[in-house]
Amino acid sequence: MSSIPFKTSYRVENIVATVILEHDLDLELIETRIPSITYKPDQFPGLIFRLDKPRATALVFKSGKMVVTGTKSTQQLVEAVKKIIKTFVKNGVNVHGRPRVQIQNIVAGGDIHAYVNLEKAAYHLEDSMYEPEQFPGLIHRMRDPRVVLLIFSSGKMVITGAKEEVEVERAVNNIARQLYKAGCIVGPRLGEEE
Amino acid sequence: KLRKWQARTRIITSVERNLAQAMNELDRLSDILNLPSYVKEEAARIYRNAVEKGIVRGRSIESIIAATIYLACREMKVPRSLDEITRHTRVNRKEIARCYRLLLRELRIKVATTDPVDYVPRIVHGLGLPGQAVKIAIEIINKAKEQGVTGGKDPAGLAAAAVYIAAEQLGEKRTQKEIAHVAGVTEVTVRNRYKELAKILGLEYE
DNA sequence: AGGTTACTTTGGAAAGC
DNA sequence: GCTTTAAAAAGTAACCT
Repeated sequence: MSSIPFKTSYRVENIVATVILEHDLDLELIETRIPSITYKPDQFPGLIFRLDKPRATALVFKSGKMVVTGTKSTQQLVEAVKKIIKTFVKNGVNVHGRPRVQIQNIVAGGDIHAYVNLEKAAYHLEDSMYEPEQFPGLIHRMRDPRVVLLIFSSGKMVITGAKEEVEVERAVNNIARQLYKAGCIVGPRLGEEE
Repeated sequence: KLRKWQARTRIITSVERNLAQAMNELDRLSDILNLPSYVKEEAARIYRNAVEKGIVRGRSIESIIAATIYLACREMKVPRSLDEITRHTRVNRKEIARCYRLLLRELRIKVATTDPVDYVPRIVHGLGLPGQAVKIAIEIINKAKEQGVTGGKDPAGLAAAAVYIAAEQLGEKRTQKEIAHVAGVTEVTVRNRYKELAKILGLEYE
């Protein structure tokens, strides 16, 4: 195995998922029954429902479809969906059938714990662009897994576009290996081991 | 057959009309920005390329031409910031930057990162500083590069701070506000870059 | 000078303009 | 294409004391 002389890590920060119910919803009714809701049809067709315990926000549409954002794990996501539906039912908004939940995008923070020479990386990595005038990070579109990484000189990064957590892990290890092979690793950070 | 011929004629004239309009805009911006003819020609070449690849669809000619000019300047290393170009357009910087990135992606063009050094002569002359300041500022920037403290930072801010130090060393101090103005960044950015540069140069400041 | 807040970039879905 | 949501990274900017 090709060992990389530094460790890598990542943490999921946000999951975007769609939830499909088996029937339509009356948004006006939900708005009148549940106080903490935002609903401005002129501005956006969905109503905005925020949850506290699993911190999450749902965009609810009259078609019975919703978008749930803000959770950091599948566990939290499932918990949030259950609570949203429970809240609807408690307030007299009937919901039937089993909801179909699908993760659409995972955003994660990553770290290779070593400084990166972005200028050199931009030259060696295909499908990447580094424009410090516009943004401090290097933008790289990885083909496998198909995700986008924002890489910073500190070695920290943002991975987005993944649909499964394993893709995030693979992406971080892939980029670490590529940067190392291309000689873009400047040195360890935080006086850590190697 | 006649109908097909007419359709083709319509398409050709529409493309030609688009090109003529685009070239007019290119002429206008090139004059205002005092661009060398070779930059203008490169911008025109990129634009025709973009039209052929269908990248222009759905976007304003003004945005694409501005992005094309910025790209040509980057390729030819003629220092013209996005803000400078945006200033003479009616569209906002965000849209032009978006078109610029689109051109880089779709035409698969690689452009070298802007070197802070390229901004130095303009800042020095804009402040009426002696030519000697250029050489000193460039040396400072190169040291910063060696120390690896330039990653992710705006080249204009780095150049501004280097010129600030160069002026100081030549006994021709300029305020950070003056330098920030000619460099197109804020005083806060000049100050932040200055602190970092002073540190790696072993200079004292307070 | 400093501190806060806010905006830049990336990805994805929803319904409608 | 736009609108709305959430979240991270690091830099720059705007506004206030």
